[in-house]
Amino acid sequence: MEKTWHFNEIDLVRQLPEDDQLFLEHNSVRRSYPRATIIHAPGHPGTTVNFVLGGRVKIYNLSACGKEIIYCFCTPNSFFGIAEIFGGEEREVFAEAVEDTEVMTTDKKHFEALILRNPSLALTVIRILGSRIRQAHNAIQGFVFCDARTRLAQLLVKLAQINGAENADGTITLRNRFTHQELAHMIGAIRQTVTENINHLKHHGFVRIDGDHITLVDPARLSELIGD
Amino acid sequence: MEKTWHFNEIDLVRQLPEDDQLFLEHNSVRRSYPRATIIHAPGHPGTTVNFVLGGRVKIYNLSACGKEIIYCFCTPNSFFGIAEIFGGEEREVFAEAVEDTEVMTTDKKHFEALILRNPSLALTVIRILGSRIRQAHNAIQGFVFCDARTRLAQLLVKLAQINGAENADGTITLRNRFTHQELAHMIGAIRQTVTENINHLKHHGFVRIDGDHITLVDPARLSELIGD
DNA sequence: GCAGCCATGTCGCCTGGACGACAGAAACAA
DNA sequence: TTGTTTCTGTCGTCCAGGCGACATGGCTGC
Repeated sequence: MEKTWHFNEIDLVRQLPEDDQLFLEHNSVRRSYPRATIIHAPGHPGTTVNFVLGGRVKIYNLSACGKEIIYCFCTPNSFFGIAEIFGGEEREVFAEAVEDTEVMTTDKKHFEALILRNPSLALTVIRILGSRIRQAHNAIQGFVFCDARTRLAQLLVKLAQINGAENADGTITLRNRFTHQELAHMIGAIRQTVTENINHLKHHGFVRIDGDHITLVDPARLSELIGD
Repeated sequence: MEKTWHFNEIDLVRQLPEDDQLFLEHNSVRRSYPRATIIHAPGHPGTTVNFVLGGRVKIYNLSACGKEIIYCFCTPNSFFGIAEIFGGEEREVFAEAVEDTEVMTTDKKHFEALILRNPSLALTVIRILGSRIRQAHNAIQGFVFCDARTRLAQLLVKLAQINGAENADGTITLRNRFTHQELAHMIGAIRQTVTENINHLKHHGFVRIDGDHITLVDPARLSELIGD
């Protein structure tokens, strides 16, 4: 399965030579968004790249009849808006701060200038985008090949890889809290279906609820379950 | 909706300065694949970028139980394998020549060298990948928001944009032939569902079958139907 | 010609999961 | 304390669409 989910996107900044880091810093703006702020919405001009410094940003879309699909949560050290940066004139998704969030925003033209003067940065951007394409293809596969329970299990494994804290006994606890509703929106299902299937996974010893965080009791067995 | 589906990827080659084009040519191999050849399969090392010169390549995946999902057909002047090129060690999809096909294959290291000496090429690659991410997100949206009929209509409109021939009367005929089975695999449905819904669209004057090619009778009304 | 193969057209059955409803529990504010 | 909101758990109902089955019609090769 996807091997590059762990890819820490801050490397993209850290790998830069010092003068380029300065250039980036001088040409970027730090912005704070309180909880529940819409940072951008579909139709907005897509002229910036954004790097999350703190907080959490939900990348999602809404259908005409109010259904929601969550593509991802961007946690500190990850980018958003990078897919629209060259070629996409308009945002096609919502980006919303779900906690008080701090973002570093760089204008397209400065980002472009940086790539032109430092082509190895381009390789990193290409790597990030390639990884996201593979993630998206994985999601599509999930819809076609798997039922809701399997998609949920896949999601939990993925969240554990991205943002899980491994405990001493080998279990993995998700660092962020997710409501059933959010999980449902991430796998294209409804809340009740997630409730039911989380409970199924609980009863069968795959997961455990610690306070309000999910713990994967046996990540290896869960990975097997989803055919990984 | 997606505005860059028409983006002709040959520009990526043509925009290069002459010496870079020569460099590319010297470091690439032309290969011919007869109909039904698997060019690469999941698990193969992903060390090349491929450019279709002639024929048609199906990019797809198979589930453990034999289900198929078709991501796209690559026609002349488009790339495949470009998402795995940096960061993805292994192919994650099948690429199969569905007609006798000619491909120009460039090794990762030469492609990388070319990007490093010509960063504006990097911007184009980034643009292609961004466009593919947006396409993939569109597909995901389709699964969550739309029923099979709508997904089919969306697919037809998209195919018309990518590869349709506009007739004098404003109708658009798809240049390639697609079986119901292929269309089904492209929208994550089964053949019978496509048959039924194609007929529905026929009866309501949205499409017409000319010989064995599909014609969109009223592209504008069809686009409206899918909420575009 | 005929046989074999594929694509298409139509059934009927059956199930996964959407949808609505409601109740209990926990968190928080006033 | 009490009201309010948000989350979770559990029902029943219902239908889109998967799946199997089979028939027709066009093509290809023998």
